[in-house]
Amino acid sequence: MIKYNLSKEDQEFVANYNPGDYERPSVTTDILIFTVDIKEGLQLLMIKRKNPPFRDYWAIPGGFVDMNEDIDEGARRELFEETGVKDVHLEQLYTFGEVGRDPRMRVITIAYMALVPKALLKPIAGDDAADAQWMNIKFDHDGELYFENDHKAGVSMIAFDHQNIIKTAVERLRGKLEYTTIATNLLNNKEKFTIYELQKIHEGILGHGLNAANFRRYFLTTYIEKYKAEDTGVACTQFSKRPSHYYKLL
Amino acid sequence: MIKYNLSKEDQEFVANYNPGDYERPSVTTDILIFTVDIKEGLQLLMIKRKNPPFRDYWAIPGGFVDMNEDIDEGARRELFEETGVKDVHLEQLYTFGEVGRDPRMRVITIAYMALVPKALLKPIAGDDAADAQWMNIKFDHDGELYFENDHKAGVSMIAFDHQNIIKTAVERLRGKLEYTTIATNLLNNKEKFTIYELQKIHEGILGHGLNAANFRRYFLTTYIEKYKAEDTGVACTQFSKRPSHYYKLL
DNA sequence: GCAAAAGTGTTCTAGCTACACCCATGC
DNA sequence: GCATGGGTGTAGCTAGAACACTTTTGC
Repeated sequence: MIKYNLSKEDQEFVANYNPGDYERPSVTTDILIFTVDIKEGLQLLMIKRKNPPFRDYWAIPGGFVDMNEDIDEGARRELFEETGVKDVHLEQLYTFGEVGRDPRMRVITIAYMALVPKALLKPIAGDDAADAQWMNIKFDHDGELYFENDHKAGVSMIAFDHQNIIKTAVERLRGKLEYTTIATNLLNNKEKFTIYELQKIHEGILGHGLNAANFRRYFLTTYIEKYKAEDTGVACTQFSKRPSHYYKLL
Repeated sequence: MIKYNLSKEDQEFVANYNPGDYERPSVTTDILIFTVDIKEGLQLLMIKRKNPPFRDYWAIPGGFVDMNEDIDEGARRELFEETGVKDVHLEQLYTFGEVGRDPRMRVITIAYMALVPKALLKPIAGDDAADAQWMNIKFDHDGELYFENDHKAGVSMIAFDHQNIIKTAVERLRGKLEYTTIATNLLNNKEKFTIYELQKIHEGILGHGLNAANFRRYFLTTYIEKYKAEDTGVACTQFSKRPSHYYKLL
C-alpha cells in the first residue's frame, strides 16, 4: 500500500474523481509453487481442473486480484490457501496478457514464483481424487521440459497457456541460480543443512548432476565468503556413512 | 492472440459463459523509453503532467490496456504514439500493483522498457511548453540515480511511484548488459557502427567509463565470436582522427 | 571388502582488470 | 608537437570444469 502526501489541489481532485465505466480486464495472480524433493528433483504444485474449460487438465493455482490488496499480498494469500505456508520466498515472475489466453474472457495474469522447502509441506493424499498434486518437472535430452505425476507416467495435459508460464519460470529459476543464493530458500532448515542437500537442490533445478568436489568449492567460496554461511561443526550422517558437517546461514 | 483447439464441451461452455460483474482494477501499460546519447549518456522520455494529480510532475508515458489487444501490442502502440518508431527493442519489465499507487483509483501497471537508437528519434522542441522531454539519468557517487532535464539543473519531481519503476528498469538494463547483447539495440545503425559507439552505449547505461583496450577485446570475443558481428573494413573518422573500422551485426 | 558420500589436490582454460605502450591523424 | 581515439601486448587474478585420488563410515 502506497500513501502519498498529496497537495491540496490533488486531494480535492481525487475526492471528486469519477473513474468512468469503460470495460476492464480481469486480473489474476497465479502462483508457481516449486519445491525440490531430494529424490525426485524439481516439483511444481498443480491442480486438476474439475470444470470446463480444460476440465481434467492440470493448471497452476491462482485467483482474482482483490481490489483492496497489493498484488504481492494477493499472491501470498493464494500461496497460503494452497499450502498453508507463509514465510517463504515469493517473487513476481512475469505478466501474461495475450488476448484469448483464457477462452472465457479477457484475463491478465501476473505470475508469481514461490519456493517452498519440501519439509514445510504436508503431503498430499496420494489418491487420484485429490485435485492438487506435485508434478515432477523433468527434462529430456534436448533440455526440453515435460511433466510427470506420481501416478501416471508420461506427459500430463496442461491447461491454458500454463505450459509456457512454467517454462518461463524454470528458465528464471535456473538463471537466478547462477548469480543469487535463491536455492537456499528450498533448504528445509537454513540453520542446519549440508552441502549435499544444497547440491541436490541445485541439481533438481538444473535437471542434471554436478561434480561434488567442484560444488563443494563453489559453496565454500560463494556462500561462506560472500553470503556468510558458517560451519556449525555438528556432524550429519543422514545422507552418507561418513559424517559431514552441518552449515548454517547467518 | 492465442487460439486453442477447444473440445466440444469447452466450446459450448464458453459460449454460455457469464463473466459476472465484480469489480475489476484498471490496467495500464507504461513504457520506459530509453535512449543513449553519445554525449549525454542514458536518457528517458518523460512527460510533464498537465492535470492533477501530480500536475507539473514528470511521469512515464502510458495508457490503458485495450480489451482487444495483447499487452505487448498495447505497449508497442503506446511506444509508437510517443515516438513514431516501431521496430525497436521492447520488453516487459515488471508489474506494479500496490494499492494506492494511483490516488484516483486502483491501477495495475505493466511496465515495459523500450530501447530506441538516438538517431531514430526526432528531436523534441526545446521550449518549456513541450510536455515530452528527454530526461538525463545520472548517478551520484553512491550509484544512486537522479534526473536532470536540459533546462533546469537539479532533481526533477517524479509523479506517482515512477521513481521506483525507473530504478527497477535501470537495474534490469545494467544486469542484462552483462549476459546479453541488449546494448546493440541502441546502435543507430546495426550494419555500420564502431566499437567506440558501442562502448559509449555501455558506459551510458552503466554510468561510468570503461577501459577502451579491454572493451575492444570484450567486443571482439563476445560479439564477433559468439554473436557474429563482422568487420566491414570500411573506415570511420567520425569519432577520432585516426580512422577506425565499421562493424556490422549479422 | 565394497559402496557411497566426504573431502583434498592439481591442472587447464577462459574472462576480466590494470597498465604500459605504440599508431594514425587533425589541429 | 600535442591531444585523442585506435589498437596491441602482457601479466595477474579468479572462477569454473575435469579428473584423480584419499578418507570415513555402515553394511
